[in-house]
Amino acid sequence: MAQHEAQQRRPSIHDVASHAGVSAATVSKVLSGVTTVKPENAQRVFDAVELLGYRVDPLASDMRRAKRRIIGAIMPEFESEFFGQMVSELEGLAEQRGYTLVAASSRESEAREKEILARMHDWRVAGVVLAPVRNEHGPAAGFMKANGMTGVLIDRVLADDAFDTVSADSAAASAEVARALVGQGHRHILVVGLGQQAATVRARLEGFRNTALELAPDIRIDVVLSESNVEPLRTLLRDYFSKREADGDRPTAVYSLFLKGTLVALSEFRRRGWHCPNDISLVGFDDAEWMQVTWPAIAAVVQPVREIAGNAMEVLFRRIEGERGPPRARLEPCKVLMRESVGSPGNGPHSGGGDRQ
Amino acid sequence: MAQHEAQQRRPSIHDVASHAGVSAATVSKVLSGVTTVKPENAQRVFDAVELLGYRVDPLASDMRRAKRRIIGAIMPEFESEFFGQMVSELEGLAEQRGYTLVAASSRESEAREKEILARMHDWRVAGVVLAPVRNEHGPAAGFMKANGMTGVLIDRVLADDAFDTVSADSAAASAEVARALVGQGHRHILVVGLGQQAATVRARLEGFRNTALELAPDIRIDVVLSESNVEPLRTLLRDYFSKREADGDRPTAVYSLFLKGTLVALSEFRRRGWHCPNDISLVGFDDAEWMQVTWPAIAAVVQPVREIAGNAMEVLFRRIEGERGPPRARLEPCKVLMRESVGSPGNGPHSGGGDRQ
DNA sequence: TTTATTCGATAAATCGATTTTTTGCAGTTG
DNA sequence: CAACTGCAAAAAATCGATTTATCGAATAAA
Repeated sequence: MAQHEAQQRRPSIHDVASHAGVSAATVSKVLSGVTTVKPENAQRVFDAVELLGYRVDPLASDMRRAKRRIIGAIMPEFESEFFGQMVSELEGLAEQRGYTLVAASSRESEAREKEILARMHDWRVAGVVLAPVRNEHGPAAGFMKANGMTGVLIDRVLADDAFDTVSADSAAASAEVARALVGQGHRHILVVGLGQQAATVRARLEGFRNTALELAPDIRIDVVLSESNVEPLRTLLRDYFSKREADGDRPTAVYSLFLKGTLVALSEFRRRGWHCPNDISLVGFDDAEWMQVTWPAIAAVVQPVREIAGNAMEVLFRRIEGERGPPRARLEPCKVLMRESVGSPGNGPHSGGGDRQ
Repeated sequence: MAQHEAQQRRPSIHDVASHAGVSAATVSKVLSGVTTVKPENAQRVFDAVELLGYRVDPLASDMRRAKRRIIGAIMPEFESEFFGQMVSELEGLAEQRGYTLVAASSRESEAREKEILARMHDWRVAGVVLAPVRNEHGPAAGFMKANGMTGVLIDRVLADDAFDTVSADSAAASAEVARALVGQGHRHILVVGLGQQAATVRARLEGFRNTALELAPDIRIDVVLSESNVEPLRTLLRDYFSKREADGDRPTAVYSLFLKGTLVALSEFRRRGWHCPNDISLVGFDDAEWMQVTWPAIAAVVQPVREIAGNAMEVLFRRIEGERGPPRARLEPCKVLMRESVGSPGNGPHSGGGDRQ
C-alpha cells in the first residue's frame, strides 16, 4: 500500500533505519541480501520499507558501485520497422536479465552518435549495443575503444578487432536473390543502394554480383548508388530510367539494397505507370508488414531481427561478466521471400502504360 | 586532444583542482559559470580540464541537485512509423533545450508502463512524455499524480484533470472522412477498431458516425471492434465479411481507426480477391510512407506528429519551469489524404475476382 | 591608524547509498 | 579470571560533485 503524500520528500535509507531502530548499514545489508543479520531485525527493516514506501535511490547507489545495471542502445533511426523491432527486442532481453535499456537514436549522424555515447559513458552504462550509422570504423567505435567501454556492434558492420559484431548475412541473402532472379531469366538488373553505409552495402552488392556473374556471365548489372541521403537517389533513379528508356535497354528487374530504396523504386515505377512484375520485377532488402498485403506483394529479404538482438545481448552480457578472448563476428542468415513482385522478364506488355483504370 | 589511457580511472573534480592548483569548489564554480573567480585561475582550471579530458560526472552532480536534465518518453510501441517519428521528434526537441531524452516502450502493457515510470521517477527525470497504452485514466497517470511528477500525456488521451494533454483531433478528421465517403455515395460502411484504447477509438468512431448520420440519415454503419489484441480482429473481420457476403449486403467502404486495422483489412481484401476501389473503398487512420507508392495508393488520415511533439514539449517545459494553472487539453488538426483506394460504390465489377493477371 | 567592508578562495557539510573498520557483547578456552 | 574467538551491529569512510560557512587579505571608510 505504502501511501505517502505527493509533496513529501522521498524517504532515504536513514529514514528506514530510524523507523526500524537499526543503522543505515544494516538496512543496506538486509536489502542486498546479506545473511549475517538477525531475522528479527531484517523483518523490522522490511516492515519499515513497506511502511514508508522506500525505494533505493539508483543515483546514490550507482555512484558507489562501478557499473550500473543499464544497457545503452543507439540506433541510426527509430522510424523503420527494422530498428523499431530491434529496440523492442533488446528492451525485452535486457529486462529479462534485470537490466534497463535506454534507447537513443543518432538520426544518421556520426557526430550525434559519438555525443550520445559520451553521455552513456558518463552514466556508466554496463554495456552498449551500437548500430552505427556507417560501419565499424566510425568515431563512435573509436570512442568506445579509447574509453574501455563494453559493447557490441550490430547491423551495418562486418567485423571489428575490438568489439564483437552481429549482423545479417547480407552477402548470402543477396546471392540467393541473384539465384532467384537469374533463374527467372533476368539478364539485365539494376541494383540500388546508399553508398555511405559502406560495410553492408558492399557486402550486399558483391554477394549479388558475384553469384549473378557466376550463373550468367553475360548478365548486365547496373548500379545506382547515392552517396549521401535518400532524396538524391530519387533523382538519380529518375535520370537512370529516362536514359535507359531512351536507349531502349531498360532493366527487367530491380534489387534494392535497403528499405527506402524499395520505396523510391516503387514510387518511380508508379510515376512511369509500370507494374510489377509485368513491366519490371522488384526485390528489396528489408521486409515490412505492408509488403504482403499489397498488389502485388513485394518480394523481400527478411532480416532475422530476433536472432540478431538475441545474439547481440548474449555476447554483450558475456563480456559484461568478464569474458576475455578475441572479438567474434557473427552473421545471422536471412530469409528471402519471393513474392508476386518478381516474375519472368518479357511476360508482360512492357508497354510503359498502366493496365488498370 | 585530451588523450588518456583506456584503463585509467576517470579524472574527478579533485584531480582537476590539484592540477590547476586550486580547490575543488573553485573548479565547480568555474565550470558552472560563476563570475567571482580570478580570470587567471579560471584559465588554469580550463587548461587542466582540457589536459585531463575531464567531464562532470552527472551521477554525482545530479545527486546534489533536485532534478536532472533528463526527459523520459514512454511509447506504447516502437514498431510503427507514428511512434518512431514521435520519439525522433521529441529527442530533437529535448536536445535543443539541452536535455537528454531517454526512450522506453511499454509494449502495450499498463503494468510495464507503470514500472518504467517508477524507474524514471527514481532517476529524477525533469519531466515525462507519456503516450499511454489505453487512455488518461490508467495506473500510470495515477502514479505520476501520486508522486508529484511533471508530465504531459499524448496521443491516446482526450483531457485530464491533472496533466496537460496533446493529441490529434481524431473526431474532426473522422468527420472529414465521413463527409468524403458519404459524398462519394457510400451508404453502407464498415468501421474497424481496437476497443481497448477507449478514448481515441470512441472519439474517432463518434466523430465519424455523427457526421455520417447527419449527412445521410439512411446510412448503415457496421462496427467491428476487437477488445484485446490485433489477431482476434483478423478472425472477426473474416467472419463479418463471410456473413455479409452470404447475405448479399456487404459494405462498399471500410474505415479503419488505426494502422494495424488497415493492414488487416487489406490482407482480408487480398484473401478474397477484392481490389480497391473497384470492389471496395478503404480509408485508414494513420498514414505510412508505403501508402503512396502502392497500387492503389491508400487513403489515410495523417496525424500531425511534428505538431503534437512540438506542443507536448512546449507545454512540458513550461510546467518544468514552474508554470501553474489548470491543465490544458490540446487537439491538433489532422490532414486527410483521399487517395486512389477510395472511389464511388458500384463503379467496379464487384465480381469477387481480381482484374489483373 | 583602526575598523568595516569587500572579494576571492578554501574548508567543510551535504546528497543517499555502499563498504570497510570498529565496537560491544556473549560465549570459550587456557 | 584474563585472554581469545565469533558475530552482529554501529560508526566512519567513500563515491564525486555542489553549496554553505568560514577565512584571510586587500581595500574603503572612519
